[in-house]
Order: sequence, then C-alpha cells, then structure tokens
Amino acid sequence: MLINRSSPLPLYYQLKEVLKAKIESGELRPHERIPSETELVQLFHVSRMTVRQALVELENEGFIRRRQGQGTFVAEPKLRQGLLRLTSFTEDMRARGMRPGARVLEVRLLQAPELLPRLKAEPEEEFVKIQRVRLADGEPMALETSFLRRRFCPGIEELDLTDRSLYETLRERFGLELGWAEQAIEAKLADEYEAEVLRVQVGTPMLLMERTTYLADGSTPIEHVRSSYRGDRYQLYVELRR
Amino acid sequence: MLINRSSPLPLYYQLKEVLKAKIESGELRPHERIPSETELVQLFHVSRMTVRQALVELENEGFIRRRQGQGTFVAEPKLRQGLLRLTSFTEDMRARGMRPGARVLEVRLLQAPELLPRLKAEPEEEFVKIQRVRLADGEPMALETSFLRRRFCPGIEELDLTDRSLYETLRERFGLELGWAEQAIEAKLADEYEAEVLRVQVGTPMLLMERTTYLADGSTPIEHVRSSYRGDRYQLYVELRR
DNA sequence: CTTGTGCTATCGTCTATACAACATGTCGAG
DNA sequence: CTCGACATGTTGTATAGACGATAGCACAAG
Repeated sequence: MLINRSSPLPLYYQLKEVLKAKIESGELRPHERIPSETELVQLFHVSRMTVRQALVELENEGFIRRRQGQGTFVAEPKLRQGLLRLTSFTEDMRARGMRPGARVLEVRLLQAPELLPRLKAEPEEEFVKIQRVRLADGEPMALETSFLRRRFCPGIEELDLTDRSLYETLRERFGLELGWAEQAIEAKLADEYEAEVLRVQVGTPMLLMERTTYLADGSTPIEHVRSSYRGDRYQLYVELRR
Repeated sequence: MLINRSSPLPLYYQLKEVLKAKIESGELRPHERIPSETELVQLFHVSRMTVRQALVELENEGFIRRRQGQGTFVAEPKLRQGLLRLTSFTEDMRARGMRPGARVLEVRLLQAPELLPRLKAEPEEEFVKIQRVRLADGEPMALETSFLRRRFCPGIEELDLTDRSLYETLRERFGLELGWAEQAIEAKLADEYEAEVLRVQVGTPMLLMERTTYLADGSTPIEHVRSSYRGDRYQLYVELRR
C-alpha cells in the first residue's frame, strides 16, 4: 500500500484511501491506535499537513477519532453507516439487503402551480408526474409520487421506470448530478388510495416523507417527491452526531 | 469585527465566528461572493492556511460554498438548518421558536435486563427511569421515557427535572459530554396511555423515536430513550447530502 | 464568426517549520 | 508511600511560501 506521486490524484486523497481500505478490510480494528502523524509522514514520505488533511477528512467521515495527547484511533463501525444521506429507494433497499422494485401507476405531463415556488420554476413550466408503488422483495413498501421539472429531463416520460432507479436514470440518461435535499418526515394514517395500492388497512400508520431535491450546483431544485412508507414494515435508522 | 490575538480562542475559530455572524446577520447575503482567501489574509492579518481552515469548516457546516477559479459564496440558508444532529428536546424546541417544558410522570431506580446488551451494561447494573411529558408552549408534544445508567450519574433521581434539559443536567452536574447516538424512527398509533397523557385520541398517528446515546469517547452507551411525538403537531426536518 | 491563446484571479495541493496544549509515564523530594 | 516536576510523545494551531487546476475574460488568428 503505497502512494503514487505521478498519479493525478492528490496525495492526501491517496493516503485517505489507503487508510480507509485498511480499516474496512479489518487490518486496522476498532479502538486500535493507528500510526501517529509523524510516523505516517515517514511511512508515506509526505508532509505532516498532507497527513493531517487525510486524517481530518477520515474523521469527518466517521472512520477515525483523533484525541490530542493520545493519538488517532479507529472508530466504531456504527459511526460509518447511517447519518441519513440522500439516497434513492433503490440504494436504500439494497443497503438493507432487500431486492428493490417498482410498479408504475401513473406517468403524465402536467402543470402544477402549487409546486412553482418550491421548485423555483417558471410560471408555465411543465412537470412530469411519476407515481409508483415501490416494492421490497416483491412486497409493497411505499407509494412514491415524484414531480420532475421536465426541462431538465425531456423525454423521461417515455422511459420504462419499472424496476429502475429514478436517480440512476437522471444521472445516466440526462447527466444530472444530485447535490442535496430538504426532507420533512411525519407520521400519518393510510388513506383509502394508499391502503388499496399498498394492500394495507385504512388507518395503518405511515411514515410520510416529503423531499425537494437539488442539483449538485446547490441551488437548482429538480424534483419534489412525496413518499408514504408502510409503518408496519419500514423504519428509518439514523446516526446522530453532536 | 476583528480578531483578538491574545484571546485563548484559536484564530481560525475567531475568523469562522466573525464570518458566520456576518452571514447570519444578513450582512453577507446568499449567493454573494465573500472576500477571496488572499483578501481575508490581508483583512485579518493571519496566514492563508488559517483562513482556509476557517473556510473549510464553514463549508462543512453548510454556510458557504467554495468554487475553484471563481471564489467563495454564501450558501442557501436552507443548507444550514437541519442535518439532524444529536439534540435534546429542549434545544430542538428552542430552534423551532417554541418554549420547551416538561412534566415529570415517573422517576425510579430499577434493573432492566432487556437493556443490558444495548447499553453494554453489567448484569446487575442499576438504571434510572425518567418518564416525562414534554411540552412545547405549554402543550403536550411527546412522551419521553429515558433509561440512564445510574453509575454515570448517581443521584440524578433526586433532581427536579421539570422544565430542565436532561442533557444540560448531564453535562453540568455530572460532566458527561455526549458524542453521538443511533436512532430509529418509525410511525405507529397512540396507545391508551399515550393518548391519556398527551391528550390525544387513541389511534392518532405518532412518530416513535428510539435512541441510544453514547458519550464523547464514542463507545460508552449512557442512555436509551423512547420518545413518542404527536404526529399531528410534530414534523422532522432534515437536510440530506449526497 | 469561431477557435484558440494567454492573462489573471481564484481556490486546491503540498512542503517545511515552529510552538502550544494535552496525556501519560518516570522519578525524585518529602 | 504520595505527590509534584519533568520528559516525552501525541495532536492542535499558526506561519510563509510554492506551484497546480480551474474559470472567466480579452484579444488575436484563422
């Protein structure tokens, strides 16, 4: 495991990847002390500031903990899992070890005045509404209703989104990189329509998540999604940091 | 707004606070370009690395965005709100502009075999159970049941926790710094007991959050909490990053 | 008009060095 | 034996300087 100085990748990044690999492979175990900054300087022949940049980022990502006067230690594996990132249903289910899927209920073009301010859209702008039942291992898990700004993904209404990740499609077909999202989470009861398509009783508890997603530029909203998850099958796990 | 070199606070931290204040006061507005790194060096008479440390942290906290070749810009205000950090009910309500409070229902010592593995506790270890109705502007908002490991906060059962933040108490009276937590979020229906103490109907949708909190050392569990929030009054806001 | 070249300002990476702050162990004074 | 002083090793803060990578612009060449 060495660092390649002719690589276009920054040195601190290479060092970070080397250490990350050692942690993930188990070569460095939780609570174990990793070499000190000075030792890493000698091992990899880079300056201490470069070592520190790698360590700072690894700490932010939850892989290590640094303690002044003591050293740097491998963190609990827990810390590297959750933290509630912006993920698609597909990614989420795969991470849970389930097989994701979808059944398309509705795809159509429309105007949606109530979404204009939230999506910073032009007055007459056209949206694509995509409503799908999301499946996990073949069983209904959530009802997902997306509104996409059509000008950013023209023709998406022609694609078959059965069993396909919407976010993957946006990236691969339209070159759209997502950046972040604001999301509201609340509890409510299943209404008649949800009960029917999800095959649950009316009044079943549901986790409702409403999300506005922005592109990587940080300021262009691209979609608004309303997802109702079955409260009897779905649970959110989060790691919280102080 | 200047930097005090005889202050015990690090220079980069002071600079960070100055910039944060300017952003929060609106003196620097969203999308506006802030002075370049070189200009900040001249303005505050610190080195560029010091400026950069301040800027890196501000970017991580969502206050600014840096773009190579262009400059550094004030971020959307949205990005600085959520991100779901480890907060107490008290902090959470204050951030929402509401007046937090509590009514104590039960405080007692007990053993809880089912919590032992989760809290990495000794077989006969003693816990303090604290059950409170949490109030926002005087109205019931949530039912909170905490189990604390008594060995870390002996005598806490004697304190009056009405209208007091538990986390503040842990820090101030027992010197316990919290580090992180794992939390599960799900939707369920109010049972009879919850309905009674929260003054809602049985079957009202509830947000159930179950949390295990660890100390700053990262590996010592200190409490397990089960909180039921009224679904009709409470909504979680989260910022998700990619 | 289009293309490319070069300039400039910006942030990104990297080095070398110094001292401060903190944790821990050692050892001597009492 | 106990306690404080000290040494050592660790991360934290700060400086000065160099060069790289990228974006935007002006301007010349085709």
